[in-house]
Amino acid sequence: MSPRTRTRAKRGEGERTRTAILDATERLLVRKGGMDAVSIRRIADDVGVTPPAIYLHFADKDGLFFEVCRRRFLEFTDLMKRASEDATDPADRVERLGRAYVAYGLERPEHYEVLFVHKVAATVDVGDTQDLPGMEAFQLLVDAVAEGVARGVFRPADPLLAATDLWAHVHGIVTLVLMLRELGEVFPTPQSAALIDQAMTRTLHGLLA
Amino acid sequence: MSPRTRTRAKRGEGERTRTAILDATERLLVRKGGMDAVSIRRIADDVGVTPPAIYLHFADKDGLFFEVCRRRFLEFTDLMKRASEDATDPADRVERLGRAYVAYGLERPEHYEVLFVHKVAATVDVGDTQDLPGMEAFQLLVDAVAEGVARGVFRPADPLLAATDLWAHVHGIVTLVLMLRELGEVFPTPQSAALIDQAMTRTLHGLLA
DNA sequence: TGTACATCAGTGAACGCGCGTTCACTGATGTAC
DNA sequence: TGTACATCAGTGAACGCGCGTTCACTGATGTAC
Repeated sequence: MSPRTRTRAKRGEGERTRTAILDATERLLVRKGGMDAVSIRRIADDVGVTPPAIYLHFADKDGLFFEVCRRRFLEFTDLMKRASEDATDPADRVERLGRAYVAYGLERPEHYEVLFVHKVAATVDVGDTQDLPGMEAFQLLVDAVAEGVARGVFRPADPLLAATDLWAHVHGIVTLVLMLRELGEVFPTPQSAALIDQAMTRTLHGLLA
Repeated sequence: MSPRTRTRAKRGEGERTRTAILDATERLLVRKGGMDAVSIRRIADDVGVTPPAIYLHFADKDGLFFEVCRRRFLEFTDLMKRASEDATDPADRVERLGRAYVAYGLERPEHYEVLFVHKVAATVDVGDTQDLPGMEAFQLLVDAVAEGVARGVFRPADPLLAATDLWAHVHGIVTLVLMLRELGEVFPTPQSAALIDQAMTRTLHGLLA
C-alpha cells in the first residue's frame, strides 16, 4: 500500500474517481500480464483508494471490466472509421481496414485481448445486434466487400461470409504474432511487417475478380 | 472430496497414477472453462488422491501442464500427417491441412487452446527449433507451399512467410468461431462449415497462379 | 527360511497468499428551515 | 444567520474461499543377508 496522497473527491466529484479507476484498470492491463493480473485490490491501490471504494462506482468486477471494454470499443471503432475514410476504392478500403486492424492489435495487445480474446463483451445484454460494441466497425468491412462485389471488382461472394473470413484472417495474424512474440526466438517468426504484406497480397488476390 | 475408492498403486506401478493424473487433467480441461478452472486440488480429487501425491509425479503445476501439452501435440501432429498423406497435389494438400486444422480446433476447443492460445509451450527450453512441439506439423504446410511454388502451381512466394500467413488464417478461423459461439446469438455468426469453405476458396484463389 | 531394512506411493495437516465482496462506521459538505 | 440534518465519498476490518506447495509421517512391498 503506497502512502495515501490522494485527496477525497468533493461532493459531486465522484465521477472523477470513477474515471481514475477506469484509467488505472487500463494502465494495469497494459503493464501486467493481462486480465488475470489485474485485481480490485491492485486497482484500488493504484488509484490511491481502498478496495471497497470501487463498489461505490461499479456494481462488481464484471461491471468495471465491461465499462473498460466499452471505452476501448469506442476508440477501436473510431480508428477503423478513419482508416475507411481514406480509402479510394473497395480493394483499397479492405486493405486499409486490415492493416489498421492488425496495427491496433500489435500496438495495444492487452486492449486488443480485452476486446477480442477474453469474452468480456459476451456478458453484455444487448437488445439489438446493431448495439453490439464493435458491430459498427465490422459493418464497415461488410460494406466494403459488398461494394466490391456489386461493382464487379471482387469475385461474387456473400459479403457477410467473406467479411467474417477476412476478420478471422487479421484476427489470426494478430493473435499468432503476439503468441510467437512470447515464444521468443525459437520459432522462425517472420517480421510482422512482411507477414501483413503477405496476408494483404493473398487477401486481394483471393478477392479480386 | 469424493469417497476414496482408488487402491494405492503397487510398487513400480507409480507410472499408472502419473497417467491417471494426466488423463484427469485433460478431462477437466475439456469439461470446465479452460486452464484457469483446473487446479491441482481438483485434479487430485478427480484421480482419487490427495494433492501432495501430484508432486510425486510432477515437479510442479507447470511441469504437469507441459506434459499435457506435449501429449496433445503428438496427437495433433499425427492428425496433420494423416491429412497430408491423403493429398494428391500441393493445392489439395494445403486445403486438407487447413480443413483438418480447423476441424481439430472446433472439435477439441480446450485442447486447441492449450496448444495455441495459452503459452504453455513457451515455457519449454528447447535446444533446437526442430524440437519445438508442433514444428513437425508446421513443416508439412511449409513443404506443401514450397512444392506448389516450385512446380509453378502457386504464385511465387516465400514458403515460410506464406505458410505462416495460412497458419494465421486458420488459427483466426478457429479462435473467432469459438469466440462467436460463446457470444451466442447476438452476432450473425455464419455456419462454420460455410465459413471454412469461404476461407479455403479465398486461400486457393490467393495462392494459385 | 526368517528377518531387518530400504524403498515406494501415498496421507494429513498446515503454511501463507491474494482474491472479491460485505458491513458498520466516519467525517466533510451542502441544504432546508 | 445559525443550526439540525441528509447525503456523499470514502475507510477499516473482516468474511470465507481456493490456491500451490511443504513437511513430517505411514504402511505396504520388495530385497539382502
